[in-house]
Amino acid sequence: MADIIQPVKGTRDFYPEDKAVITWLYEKMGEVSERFGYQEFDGPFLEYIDLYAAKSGEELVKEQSFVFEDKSGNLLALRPELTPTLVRMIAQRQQHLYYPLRWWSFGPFWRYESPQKGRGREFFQWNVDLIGADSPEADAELAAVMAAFFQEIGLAPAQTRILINNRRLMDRELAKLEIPPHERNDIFHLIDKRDKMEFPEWEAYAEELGLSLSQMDGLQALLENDQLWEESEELVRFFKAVDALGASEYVEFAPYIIRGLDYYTGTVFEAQALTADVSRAIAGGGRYDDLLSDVGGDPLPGVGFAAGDMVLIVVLEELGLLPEKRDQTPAPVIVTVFDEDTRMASFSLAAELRRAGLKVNCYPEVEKLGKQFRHANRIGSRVATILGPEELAEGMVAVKDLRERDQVQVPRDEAAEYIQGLLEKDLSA
RNA sequence: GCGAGCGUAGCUCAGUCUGGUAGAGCGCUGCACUGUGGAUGCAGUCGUCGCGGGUUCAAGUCCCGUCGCUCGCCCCA
Repeated sequence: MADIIQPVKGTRDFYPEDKAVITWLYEKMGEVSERFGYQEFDGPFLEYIDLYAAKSGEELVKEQSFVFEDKSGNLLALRPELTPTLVRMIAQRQQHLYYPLRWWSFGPFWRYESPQKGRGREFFQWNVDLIGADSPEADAELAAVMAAFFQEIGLAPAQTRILINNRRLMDRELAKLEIPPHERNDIFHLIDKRDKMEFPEWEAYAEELGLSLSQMDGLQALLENDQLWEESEELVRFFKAVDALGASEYVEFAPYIIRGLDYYTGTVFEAQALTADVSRAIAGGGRYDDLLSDVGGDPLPGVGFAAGDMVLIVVLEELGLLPEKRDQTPAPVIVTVFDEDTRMASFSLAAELRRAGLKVNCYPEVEKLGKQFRHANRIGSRVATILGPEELAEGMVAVKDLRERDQVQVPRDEAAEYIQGLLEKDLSA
């Protein structure tokens, strides 16, 4: 036991009940994506490191990605995010795709970080992107997809909020405060930090960045002004569209939302859990109009978001919204084996039942019936069959309803139908 | 990279302060019950106390180191 090799730090083992949660999320994400007309796609899990270095800066990539050398000496990275791959794939077929393009994806990503609550080194991420449309209404659709997903998994508007801001609006407002263009990124960073620092500390940081007192006052007024969106024609149109799309309950303007990424050019959004004890966002995204041209494609606007599975699971867990240990029963029917002489007859019966479309678990060993029933009960089987010498001689099968504890003898060729009937009774109940 | 907490049976943990025979519950196996499971009773199984060193007549317990996990900070595409 002590000699078992440890799992890799920051990875998770997905036992069946854990895998069921991921599968459930995947299904919900797919359902919602496709409801809005998005197509599923995926890219490779391995990419040349240059794909990320171009955009994110090599140091960041080397520090926070899993990077290794292949046998030819190429530096490869386990993908830390999807957007560069998406952009590459679109650039490769730019002239052959129809726009606006709606794609979604769900898959594993890796980042070399220190594991903690809601964060690991290997995680799943849902990505939804709309390429080739640059209107605020397109942004609103992404917010609506997010809202539809929250609704789908049972997260109420009182429990989660999609916070919206616009980089162009903030840029103009910073200009009004006479903050020169080259300092605005620093100020964005400062804004991003507001919730994460104590106020005096934050103030000191602002001073360090060279903000004057009046600029500080102006900035604070800005961050508290929840009507500021009215100054932005883009956001006015955005909220109008969100309203029409029926998502306004979840969506709210928040001038302090900036998002760390430099490549966002317009609308940014971030979904936060209002009730749960996690500091991280559930989902984040925004508009990136320059990305295609940045990697050498023709200019093409885009907007998208990503949501990781780990924070989401923490939030849903705390709210009791994860599905009940869903259908852990591997098969509702178990075919017991009576003894060595009848074993093959039981195997044949199992095969007959499977041909009839039933999910059938056949006990592999000759064991006492009591033991087989106990096993059937533990794994949650609904129906057991017994095929002993008596049944065989009469061409019958004993079918036992494990929940009701009833047992009847039915002709062997009617067994499948009879069992089917028992299971269907459950479904209709 | 920094800080804190925790490592004891398959699992959840008590025992550590104040050194003196390694514990409980759950689980598992068997029996009561050789053609029938969820209950009950009885019996059985269960350990390098994370690892290494030190102090001591004696260490799960105290000291030093180390590894691992968890949580937080930093970072966060």
